[in-house]
Amino acid sequence: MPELPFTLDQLRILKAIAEQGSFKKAADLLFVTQPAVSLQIQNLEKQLNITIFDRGGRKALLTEAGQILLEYCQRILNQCDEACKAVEDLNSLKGGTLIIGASQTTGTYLMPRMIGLFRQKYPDVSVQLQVHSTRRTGWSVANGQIDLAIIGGQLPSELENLLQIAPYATDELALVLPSKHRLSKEKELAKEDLYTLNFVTLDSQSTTRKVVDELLRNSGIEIQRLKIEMELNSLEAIKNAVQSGLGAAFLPVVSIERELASGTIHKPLMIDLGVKRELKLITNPSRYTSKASEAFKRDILPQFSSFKTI
Amino acid sequence: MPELPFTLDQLRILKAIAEQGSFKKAADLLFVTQPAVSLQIQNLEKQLNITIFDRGGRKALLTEAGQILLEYCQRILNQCDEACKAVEDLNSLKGGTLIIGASQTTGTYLMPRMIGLFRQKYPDVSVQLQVHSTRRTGWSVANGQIDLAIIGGQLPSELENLLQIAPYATDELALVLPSKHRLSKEKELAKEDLYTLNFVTLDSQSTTRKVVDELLRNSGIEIQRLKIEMELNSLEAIKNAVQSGLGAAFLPVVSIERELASGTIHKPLMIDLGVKRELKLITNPSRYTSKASEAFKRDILPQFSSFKTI
DNA sequence: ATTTTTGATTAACAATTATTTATAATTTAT
DNA sequence: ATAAATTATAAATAATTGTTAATCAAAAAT
Repeated sequence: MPELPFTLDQLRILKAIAEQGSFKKAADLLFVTQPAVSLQIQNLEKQLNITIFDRGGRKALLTEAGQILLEYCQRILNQCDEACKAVEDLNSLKGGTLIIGASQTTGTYLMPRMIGLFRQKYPDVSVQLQVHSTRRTGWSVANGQIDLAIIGGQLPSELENLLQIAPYATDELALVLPSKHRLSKEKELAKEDLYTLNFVTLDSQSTTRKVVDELLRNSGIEIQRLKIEMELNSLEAIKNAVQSGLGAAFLPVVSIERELASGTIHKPLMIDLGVKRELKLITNPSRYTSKASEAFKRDILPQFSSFKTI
Repeated sequence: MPELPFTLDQLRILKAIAEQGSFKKAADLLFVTQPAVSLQIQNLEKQLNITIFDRGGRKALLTEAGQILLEYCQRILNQCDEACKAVEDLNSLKGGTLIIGASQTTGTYLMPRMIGLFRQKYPDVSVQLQVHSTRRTGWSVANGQIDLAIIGGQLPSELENLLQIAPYATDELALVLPSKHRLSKEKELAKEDLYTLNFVTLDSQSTTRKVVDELLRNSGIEIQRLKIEMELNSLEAIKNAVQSGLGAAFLPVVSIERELASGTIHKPLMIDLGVKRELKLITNPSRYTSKASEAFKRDILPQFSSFKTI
């Protein structure tokens, strides 16, 4: 290896001698014997072809070359200390960045609360939330651009082997009605009742809509028999439409928590309807897991998986 | 020794891998085997308790911690390179400072020419000239505040053992006359002629004057018989007085070179007058000799000692 | 002035650490 | 699937570094 003309230990010794004014005291400070100090300085002087200290007098004094070297030495050692601190901060979660991926719905309604909790616990870790399609999110995790993600959809099969996919929570898609809808008075609805309703749905292009349709089909609902009153392009718009009495909708429970609590939207009981999908936590097992990512999985995810929503 | 969490070699390896994107290529670049690189990075990761590279993929990619560390790493290695360069410059006399001591006369008339020559040869070495009494100059050399000095006077005896004192040149104190003085026509003067002259001398307080008197006494001149016309406080003032025809004077030859050449001052031959003193080069043998100081002694002093003046 | 003490160097030895060689495990490319 | 390439691991060797002990030099104290 094309050798460097000095080592950090040598610089540390140099600094100690300069501060203490003596080889002996420097040795004591560094908990080594005094010959070790002498030897290292001799090596340093040999390697750099300079004299660093004028010894002999009662004090070890720096030569001009020594003074010049000391200045660099101090800068270098300071940088080293800073580097250590930065790494320690990273380890103790006093720094660093956590990048989380999510789908539209989780990203809008669930992740903000999780991230809020996380940042409350680790205020020095900055968090980025990237809301993308399941597909793109999956690739981002594979590439390491995202530390972890929660997805609902199906990943491309190539990714299924590459990624660690863990069931995380159950996403319930709830039928909701305007509060003053005639059926809101009923104690429980049956599947057949659905066909009497007018629906407000997501844009038929959207992937989420496709997932919703798929889930409904799997629950034994003939979607072509459902009457679509309106197609909108955001959950918020749909919520507003429902609240205005324009029709019924299937919405993730998390997205309407506030409205259910305040009674502006009604969620009737439907015993025989299990419109659910598994939400999965995906991570990349072949990649380094940051401390922040570990902390998120350990401290934040469990609290929300008990929700069993979205 | 309270250990540092990393070595410069480890940082160098880290940087090489980051640049090359591969452990293997980094190993080739550094002329070591690949396991050496692997092990060093493993040690580094262990010591800092972080993962630095995501390996396994086609490329060794930096983790977040790795990126942070790399930044410090680059700064540190840059400082190291700079330190090396600074030291090399010092060795090759492309930097550094030379501090020279001198007495009033040498400092005024001789050293400026020497220093001019030195700086012509080593333009990047800055030179300081400190003009002080012999006594103070001697102590400065002893302390290492001055690299070398040329003195004419006698050093305090305590210093004579401490310092290296080498005869350097002979200082001739010449009798000079106004060019149109009656005695300027004579081919050669005798001691007795001196008592017919009016002298312009240095202030009787000054140490230099005392040295001059001492030298004259040693040459067998009865100074109390010399007529003192005027006492001035600088050699330049005396020179001007002589040129103006106000009287004769004893002056160091170097201080009147220009005037002798242009004929505005006359220096008569005096066979039996040997008003000389040894100029000595003093250095501190127990102290480190800088490259600049070596170069000055080697390259500059010899040229001027042939002058046999001052 | 001589002794005592303190600090620095030198040399031999012990211990640690790094490097190499050889090999295995993975991964990418053909 | 096989070949080529990259990284990891293990054992042996080489190199470095620190320690102790002995020596030397200088300063302080008697």
